[in-house]
Amino acid sequence: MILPGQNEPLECCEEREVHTDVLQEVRDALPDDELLYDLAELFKVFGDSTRIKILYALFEAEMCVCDIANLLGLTQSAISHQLRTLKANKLVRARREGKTVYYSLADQHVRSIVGQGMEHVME
Amino acid sequence: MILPGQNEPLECCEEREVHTDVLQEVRDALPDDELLYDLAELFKVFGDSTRIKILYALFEAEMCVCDIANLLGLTQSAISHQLRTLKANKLVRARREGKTVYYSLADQHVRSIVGQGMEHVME
DNA sequence: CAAACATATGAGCAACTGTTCATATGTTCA
DNA sequence: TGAACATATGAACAGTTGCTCATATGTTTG
Repeated sequence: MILPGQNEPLECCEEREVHTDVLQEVRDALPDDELLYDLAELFKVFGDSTRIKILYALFEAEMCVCDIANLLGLTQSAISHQLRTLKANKLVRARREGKTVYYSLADQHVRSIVGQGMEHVME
Repeated sequence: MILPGQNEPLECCEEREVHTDVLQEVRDALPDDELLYDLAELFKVFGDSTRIKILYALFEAEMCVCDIANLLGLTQSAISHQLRTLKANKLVRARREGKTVYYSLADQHVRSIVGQGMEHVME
């Protein structure tokens, strides 16, 4: 039986013995569907220019909802909705101080993910 | 005039002198709108589970359209459309060999971006 | 407590997205 | 050249998303 190495081209679409075997190998290497789904969900959060702008703003300083709204020229409501999404995905955390709520980056992961993306875009 | 340091909370929503100044600072630090838009567009590409699965498959081996379709249980057409998107964003490149077209990762950037995301998801 | 303020939330709508279906393009081989 | 195959593309439709508007929640202060 022919067993191509890991990095050789797979045999293509007509039905053959080899074909399904190698497909199975790749299938086995794939992470669970659920995990891949979650990963896509995470990137979806970065995939909106308003949210990206919010994150970049928070790279500079902790900010409250109203200031961010001011900064980006959007409604307080719009920003609050987006912050909710960011918070739900643990990219941002909130700290209440009296009436105002200050948002900041949840961790440095966010910076590095965005940074990697930016490198790719700026090439 | 009061000038808070870079990492102090900004003054909030009522109109004050300080307020607009600090907002302006953050505004100046933000990359151009166009660049942020492109960055969001890039992440949008990662933000779909089909495309993520395709990329993960290509982590293992160069593959043709039909095999990927087989692997993921989707139409050849669906996969071709998604590969188009991936290619347009330079995440993937194509190599024709007779009738079949083999797709592979465009560069290692892709791996590291996806990897960073995966780390965040798996926490 | 009531008024003022900052934020959060829900409904609704316009715009966008991923898939399928039908079909076109490109390649090989008899 | 024509048939068979692999891929690409366009149209259309269902599902999703981000914004706005109206309003609710939570906090401070008179």
